[in-house]
Amino acid sequence: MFYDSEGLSSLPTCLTLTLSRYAKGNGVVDATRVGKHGYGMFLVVIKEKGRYYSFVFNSLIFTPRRAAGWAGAALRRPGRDETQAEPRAPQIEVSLQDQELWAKFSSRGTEMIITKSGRRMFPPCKVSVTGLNPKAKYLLMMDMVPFDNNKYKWNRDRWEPSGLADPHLPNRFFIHPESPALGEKWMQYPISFHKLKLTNNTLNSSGLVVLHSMHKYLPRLHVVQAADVCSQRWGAYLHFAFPDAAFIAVTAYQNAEITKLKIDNNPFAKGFRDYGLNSKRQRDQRVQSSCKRPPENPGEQSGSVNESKTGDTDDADFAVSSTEEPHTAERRAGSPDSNPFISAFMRRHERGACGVEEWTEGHRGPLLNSQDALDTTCGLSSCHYPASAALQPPGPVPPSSDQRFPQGWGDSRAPGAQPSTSGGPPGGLPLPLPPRVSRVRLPESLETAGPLTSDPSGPRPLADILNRIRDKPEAAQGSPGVWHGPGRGRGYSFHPGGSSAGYLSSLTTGASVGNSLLDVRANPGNAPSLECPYRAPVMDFYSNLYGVK
DNA sequence: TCATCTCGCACATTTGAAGAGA
DNA sequence: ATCTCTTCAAATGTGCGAGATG
Repeated sequence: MFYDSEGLSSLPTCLTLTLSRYAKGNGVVDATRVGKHGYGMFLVVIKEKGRYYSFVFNSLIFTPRRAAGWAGAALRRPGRDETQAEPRAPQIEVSLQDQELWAKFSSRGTEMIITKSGRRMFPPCKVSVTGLNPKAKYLLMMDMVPFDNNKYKWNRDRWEPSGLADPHLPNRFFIHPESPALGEKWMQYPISFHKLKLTNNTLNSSGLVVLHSMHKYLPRLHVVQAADVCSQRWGAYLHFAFPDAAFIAVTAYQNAEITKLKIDNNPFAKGFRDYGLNSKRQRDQRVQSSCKRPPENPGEQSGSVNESKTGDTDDADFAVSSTEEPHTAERRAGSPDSNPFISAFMRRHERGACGVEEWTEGHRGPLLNSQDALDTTCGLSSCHYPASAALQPPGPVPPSSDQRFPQGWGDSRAPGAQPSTSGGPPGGLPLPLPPRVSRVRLPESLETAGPLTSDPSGPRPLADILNRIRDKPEAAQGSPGVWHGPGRGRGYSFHPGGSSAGYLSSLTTGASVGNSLLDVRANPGNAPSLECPYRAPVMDFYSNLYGVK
């Protein structure tokens, strides 16, 4: 069956929109759902220049960035048996968008400015989610977890550990303004957390995420099935960390390459792109430099990188100049091979888009302390590259926890260390952006993630509930639990219920919790799992869908 | 002295209200 | 009366750099 550009109305809006626009200029499109459940995956046939091309993918690739890679990895031709294969059970998968951009930052050691009033992240955390129950409501939240137990300092051209980290501050969750929303809405378009702000002001009460300067952090996404933000009954709870988006919080940029990347890519910083030309500030600099600098031998200043540049004397901003010789920049900032910090980033980057950390179940389940993520994030590491991996059969996760968590900075030069080779989909035919999603005003309770209300009977913001439970995991679990000492030298972790061995094992091996369908990718068969008498609604949905009891 | 932080600046985009026109 | 489009000002986001702080 073939559809014209108007014949795709039964598909999700995002997919329909993109395909329709693409089809206008490229002929007939056949979009057929793959699998008996008609959900999540599609077979698309595109007729272009008289030839047919077929692709199998799931809807989440239809994001501006992914769609740019029509001919690339995001869309791929189905393998021999893909269309006939029994479809895998859907599971909630999250992938970080703008991976190319993140990779650029990550390879240089991402820095994020934190200010008293709060500063947005750039690149913003933007994720695609699939596998949600389309008719269930979810809250999406983000917080930051410490990457390790180190504090860092910028030493000439590289980041170096500088003592032990300060104690991590109580987490503040940034709740996505459109929470709660139906699963189908979250899956429709990439979800941007661009309004998330970072601060170093511990006294702020306006919902900012509080971080320590010169500390390294990892963004973490929380998916909570709940009807509303004040709900005290949750369904499934899942969180994902994004190693590619690890960053060091700073009050001023240290690495000139990062500054240049920010200026080149952030629209708000466009004013600094032609910094050396006509800006008032630059004119002022010209006036000042003409007074200070001797007119002869302009390149004579010792140690100036300007020495290598051509006659233009207005390049005082060489540090961010795109005309700079690449090897010069690399030498200043430290090459990946010579910079342990960069190497560490790169090795994290190899792990893929994100790592599923844990399933829990509503109030009953344990909510990890932030430090737990240090032990669990990389251990599971299901790599959720949306399309290229969507139909791959479940298989064991590459067992390379050593590579993912370097034992120390010195290890980065070990033979096993490799530069990142993963990039986003190759550039291709640009496709139109999806329409802007209407903004939703936050309820009062969400605008301030402050202390709990004095009235215990009144509704409580979910962030407060989470914070309270995080502070008292043992209370949430109903049994004392066990605190483990520094795991591989990276802080403490809480394992509830006393059965710490099984719990830890399930975390680090990627075993599913409560329902084997939910994490079929990681180590099927090998991993111990926990028996959970409670079955979250989202699990029921999939169980019914696939007839699994 | 040094590393780090704060603040104000200029320049950019985003947002939303107001008005004109169909 | 309603809708769409354009214009414009205010709000907001950005990196820079001087000065403050510890």
